[in-house]
Amino acid sequence: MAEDKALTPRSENFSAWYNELVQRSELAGHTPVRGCMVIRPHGYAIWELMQSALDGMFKATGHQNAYFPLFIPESYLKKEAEHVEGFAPETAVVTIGGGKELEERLIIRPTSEAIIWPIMADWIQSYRDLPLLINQWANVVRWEMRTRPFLRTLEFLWQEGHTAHATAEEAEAEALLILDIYRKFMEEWMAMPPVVGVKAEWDKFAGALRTYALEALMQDNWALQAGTTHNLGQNFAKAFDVKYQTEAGEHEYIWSTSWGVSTRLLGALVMTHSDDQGLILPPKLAPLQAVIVPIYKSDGQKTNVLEASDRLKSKLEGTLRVKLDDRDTVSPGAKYYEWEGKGVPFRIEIGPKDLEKQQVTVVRRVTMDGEQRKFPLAENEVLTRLPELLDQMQSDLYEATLRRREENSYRGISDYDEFKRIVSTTGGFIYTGYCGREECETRVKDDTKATIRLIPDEAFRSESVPATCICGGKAQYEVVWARAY
RNA sequence: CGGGACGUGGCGCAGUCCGGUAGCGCACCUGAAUGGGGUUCAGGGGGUCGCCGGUUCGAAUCCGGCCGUCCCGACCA
Repeated sequence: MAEDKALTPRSENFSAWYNELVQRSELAGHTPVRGCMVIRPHGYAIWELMQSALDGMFKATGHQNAYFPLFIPESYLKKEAEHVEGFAPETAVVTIGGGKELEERLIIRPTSEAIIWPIMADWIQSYRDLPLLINQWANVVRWEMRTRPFLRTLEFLWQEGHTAHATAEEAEAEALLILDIYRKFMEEWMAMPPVVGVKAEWDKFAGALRTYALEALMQDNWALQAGTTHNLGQNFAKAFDVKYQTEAGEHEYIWSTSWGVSTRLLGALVMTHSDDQGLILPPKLAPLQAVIVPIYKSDGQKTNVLEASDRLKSKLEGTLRVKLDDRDTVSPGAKYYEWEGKGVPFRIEIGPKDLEKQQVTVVRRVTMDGEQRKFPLAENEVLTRLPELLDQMQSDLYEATLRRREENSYRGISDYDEFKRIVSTTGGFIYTGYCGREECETRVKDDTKATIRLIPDEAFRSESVPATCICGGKAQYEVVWARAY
């Protein structure tokens, strides 16, 4: 990495810290067009690990991958009224093709419902064709005013699931199934436990019956919507005439869902775990889980040390993702900084002193609970201990993040002054009673910049909820507030 | 689109007020010594100073216009 100055401290200017970090750690790159996305190999390697984990979970639950067109005829997008209203302001439109003005303008997909359903309609004839469980890995374009690396870019990579079901109950179950898959992925792979729930009526996906969301708390105590699943009811089926014949021979509209997570998760990962030294990656999503740094002076030492390093690398390969950094042109100290900055969970040093004692020195990227950062390990012990250490670090990160989330969650808040104080000082998730009126949220938003993130699912609900809304009215249900990206 | 700032090697900047033919740090290349927490020294390559026009013997610098970017608002995964 080798940079000229230290990162802006995370506590001082979180945004600057984040922007510098994604550049320095070679996740993102500069782009000639404002707000477009460049994912460098290091960032993409993380994305690939995310992809393969998610893809495995989708396939294990019967989903199949497919691919649909990038261009959506404008008339298609207009078929679902709420959908077009929601997305039209942020679409990019192609008006010329092959040098000629097009008869019909083409929308570059902001999401694919409007192109997928006209196509999949032909795939569905009978109840025997259902459920149809399709997923697409693709890029989409949403022309946002303000952009931020990974969190909000004009173009982003994502997966979008689109499913068709015979009954309302099945569609609802699908939306909840995927919600659960997302939650598990975020908890078990990203070590980022989100709060899960349903979006307010006016905040749901354009065209959806119901939108479920997963909200994660970043280190600056702002919330980030990390994923959503939608029960689309029969809205899109009716707009695109997607029907099937029942066992009884009648024609019925299908019930559909859609759901997605994007490269925004890369940003979430950085904002959840990293520090002033650089990236911190949970071992399961670290492209390199350990790097071996040989240390030597004389040629004789070099031969022995490199031989031992190479032997160790061969031993570890196949069990974990390991690299031997045998560059002769970079000093060991420089290597430490470089790999730490890139978030490699463990560094293994092998030098003359280690060889004497038949050991290697293992250094963990982050220390927690006073655990020592650096410790020697007998050479033949590494193969069995290192996977354990990786698991330990994975769960330590999860525990620390969960603890941070709970320490920054405020439940049972009913006093508006206290609410404002929390928002403007510490920030975090604020649980309150809520009257259910949109105007109430709008007023709080204008006042404090905090918004309703979601109505929490049972598992996240408070034991007791204030009887009064934060606006003073009668509370109908509980909501979670936060300032959000 | 409103308010503010800025455009100078790959990156970060100085120089602009007061015109004189472009400089610093990092990165890059070469060589030597180094090597258990960003090595050191020496040498080297790379820029029509955002664009167009004007003033001038002479413009990164002054004047006019245009373009672009970033930050603060409105919009959002």
